[in-house]
Amino acid sequence: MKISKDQAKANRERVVAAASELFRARGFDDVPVGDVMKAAGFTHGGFYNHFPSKQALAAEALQSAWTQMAGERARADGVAGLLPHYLSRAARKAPGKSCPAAALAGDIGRQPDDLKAAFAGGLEGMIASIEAGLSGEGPARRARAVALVARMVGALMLSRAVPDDDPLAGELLEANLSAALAEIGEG
Amino acid sequence: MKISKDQAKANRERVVAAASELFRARGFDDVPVGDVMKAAGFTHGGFYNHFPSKQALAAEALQSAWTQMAGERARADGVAGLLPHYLSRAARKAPGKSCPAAALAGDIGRQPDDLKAAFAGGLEGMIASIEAGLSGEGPARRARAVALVARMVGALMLSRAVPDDDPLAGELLEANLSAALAEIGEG
DNA sequence: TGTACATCAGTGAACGCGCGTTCACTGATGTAC
DNA sequence: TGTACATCAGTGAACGCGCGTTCACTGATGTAC
Repeated sequence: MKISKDQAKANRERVVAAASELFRARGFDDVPVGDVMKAAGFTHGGFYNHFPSKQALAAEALQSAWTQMAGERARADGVAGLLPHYLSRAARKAPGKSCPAAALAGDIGRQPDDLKAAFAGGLEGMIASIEAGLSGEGPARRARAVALVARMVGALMLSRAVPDDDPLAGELLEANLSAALAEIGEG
Repeated sequence: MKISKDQAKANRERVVAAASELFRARGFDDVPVGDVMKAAGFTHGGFYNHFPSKQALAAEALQSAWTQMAGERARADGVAGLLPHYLSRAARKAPGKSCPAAALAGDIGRQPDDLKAAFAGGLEGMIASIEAGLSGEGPARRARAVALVARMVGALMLSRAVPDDDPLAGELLEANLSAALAEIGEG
């Protein structure tokens, strides 16, 4: 059955949203196209009516994840309000709903340049919005924002790479949260 | 042809060494067993004479990478000597020969607990050896080491996830190197 | 406004390829006597 | 020390499965008149 244009567009967005979450949770390679389509409520054959390839979906899903994160940052109460949420056990457990950098930076390092560029765009947005929440100005403030983002992403990724019951998992979140708050002058 | 026991052991080590480098460079999933065996100079059929599964090789290769890194840390001139090497453009370009955390943390977050535990063991070693190079003592020093490692790993991973020609790639290394040196009191 | 036809999103089956794993075989090593 | 046999690392081919992608088909939507 054919579907109305509006419906088709909405369906396409459902696929991108599902991919955005599944790719963050399990990585590009470990999520078959069929799983994405099933999560969106479709059979996998129709995928290529919307996207030329899985790679193209990956790029859109990444963009979508970054856009979603930008919205969450905008709603947060400044950097000091964002940090405890970013470096929380809840975020650690929900990679599919959290920062695309912490979920996908490792994979993206091995992907083609167009995907890296999409990633860099989102990361730049994250750096800029964090810089805007810092005191001071000029290149020094920018450098502090860049350094802060690396700490946040590294801490969350490492915490996820350690077993749940290892004290190091919590330590990584807590020590970095304290250090980050101190860096922004809220420690 | 059968091979002498010593030779077989040496061959096995060649396979682990090849895997250690290839897995860091390209990730577990993107390196077929056949590629590892070829890099070690063998045909892929013999793999299962040495290892029960690819997963088992991954665990050994990870251990091997951590051991290699521990040696490099021991030879470095303290934390202040290690940092410029760790956060260098050379390290960024050679993931196969660099820190397993920066290369594999993302993948390991999605692997079974035994691999996470092997990862955590190596990471703990890295944290401990860095802590030993810091001034001060007690839980505060430990927390500084944990926070420093997250910054190092995050910076290297993010730099690799950004296109080579993006200024952000260098910025991530430089801003984090400066921040890290400042943190250890050498800035 | 109504009718005839073309479009195209979605379905479900199929294709082809790559990969992890298995297997029969080889022949030098290591062992039993 | 020498001889007969068992072992087992390495080879190369094959198996089976999953995944990305393609395809024939359906039938409601959208368009031409």
